[in-house]
Amino acid sequence: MSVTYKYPHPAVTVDAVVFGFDDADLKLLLVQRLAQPFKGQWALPGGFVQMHESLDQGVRRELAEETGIDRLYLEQLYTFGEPERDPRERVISVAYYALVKLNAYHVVAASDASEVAWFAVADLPKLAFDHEKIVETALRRVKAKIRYEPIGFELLPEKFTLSDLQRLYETLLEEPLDKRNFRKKILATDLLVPLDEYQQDVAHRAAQFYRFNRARYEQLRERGFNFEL
Amino acid sequence: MSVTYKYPHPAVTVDAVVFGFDDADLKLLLVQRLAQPFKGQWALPGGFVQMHESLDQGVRRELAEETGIDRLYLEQLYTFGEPERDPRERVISVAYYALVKLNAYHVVAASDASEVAWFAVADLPKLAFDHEKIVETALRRVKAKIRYEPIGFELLPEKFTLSDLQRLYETLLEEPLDKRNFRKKILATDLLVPLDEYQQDVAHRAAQFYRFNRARYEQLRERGFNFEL
DNA sequence: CGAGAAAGTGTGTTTTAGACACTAAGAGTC
DNA sequence: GACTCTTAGTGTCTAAAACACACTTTCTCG
Repeated sequence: MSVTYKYPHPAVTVDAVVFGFDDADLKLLLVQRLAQPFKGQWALPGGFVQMHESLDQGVRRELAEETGIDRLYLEQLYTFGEPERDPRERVISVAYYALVKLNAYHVVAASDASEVAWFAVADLPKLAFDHEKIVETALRRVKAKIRYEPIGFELLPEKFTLSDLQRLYETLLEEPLDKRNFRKKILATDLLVPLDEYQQDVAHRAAQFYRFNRARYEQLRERGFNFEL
Repeated sequence: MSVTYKYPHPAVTVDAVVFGFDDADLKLLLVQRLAQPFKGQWALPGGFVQMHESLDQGVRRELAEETGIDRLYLEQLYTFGEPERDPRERVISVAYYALVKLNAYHVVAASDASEVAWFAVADLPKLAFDHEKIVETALRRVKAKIRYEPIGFELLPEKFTLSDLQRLYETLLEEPLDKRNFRKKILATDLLVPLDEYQQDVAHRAAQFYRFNRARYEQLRERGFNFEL
């Protein structure tokens, strides 16, 4: 079964840069390629867009197929279309980035039988195609976005401590933050709900857990509120 | 001459949302469609990406062909890929937005023989395809971006007065700004160079001309400077 | 019960944002 | 050439936000 067109058409893929956060490291989800080209090398999860699905649906499908991840914060990043980025044919890739709660996916199902693994962003293997460039773009975007939108919560579990949150911000912003000022500022946004729960089995004073109040955020945002750290 | 593929491929187009600024109005450049579908309707300039050119090159070529515009600030906006957005076949459109100095292009050459015209953004005609959605997205982007990057200068002529600049900001932000505070803030960035030139033939005190110091901006940006109005 | 380790908490200072109103300059009119 | 019209240009005070900064609390473990 083949298809004929009057003019040449590029192939279109969707690729996903999936970030997770783990104690002190930003992590990236990669899959190992089963086929040529770049067979055996690590690459971003992704694949060809099907004719009946939207781009968003496409990434979601590919992610589920290759990694088992299916509910996440996903946003279009950039479209990469240099003529020579794939040795086989002209391939245009619409890249997305996603933020996931790492601990919710510690075991990654790989129904496509390829290897799937998390890598620290600071220590990535060599990637297939121009995926390094895509990852760089995604990193830049996330680091910029974290400053003015509360996307950091997508990387943390449902319940987290203020120290967890601060650690996340310090990692992404690559600068230390003052504990008192950080807490003052983050609590002033009125986006965190303190829970009646505390850490267990820690060898020091137990920290209180909080959760992100998403409904409140939507509410505030409609009234022109601006999150800024 | 036709082409055959093993699997179906979508067509890929590039479309450009070109903004200009004229005294008090933000304007948008549109072309009139010569062919079906949507024949006779206004649409964004754009067309199919050729196999040997990058996406950036593609938009630039299409823009030059259809409107004669060839040197401008151009940035990728978003990729639109809903399956039904084009009635002919599956078409994925990589949209760009551009900012041009309107007076430099007052006469638009239309080498493709189609009509080309500027429309006030506040008063657009009905557009072909999902181009209204694309324009909305571009508008949102530009309005957001103008706050934290000095892209406004791309819309103004080389030499402009502070009142011109303020009018531009007021139009884009859709709010009046205090003259003294605006001037204080904008001059404090150290990005404007006062010129030894003044308005001519105006029936009131002549305003001084300024120019944007692009080199200075690059310099400051590298040192982590953050433009913000 | 002392040591270690992280949680939690408040104030004073500096910087930045915002409100606000008059004088200066040039052209046009009588 | 005096008056009017129109926009250019300018400074201060107040309020809010950002930032610097250090000690006490709570818990576990040995």
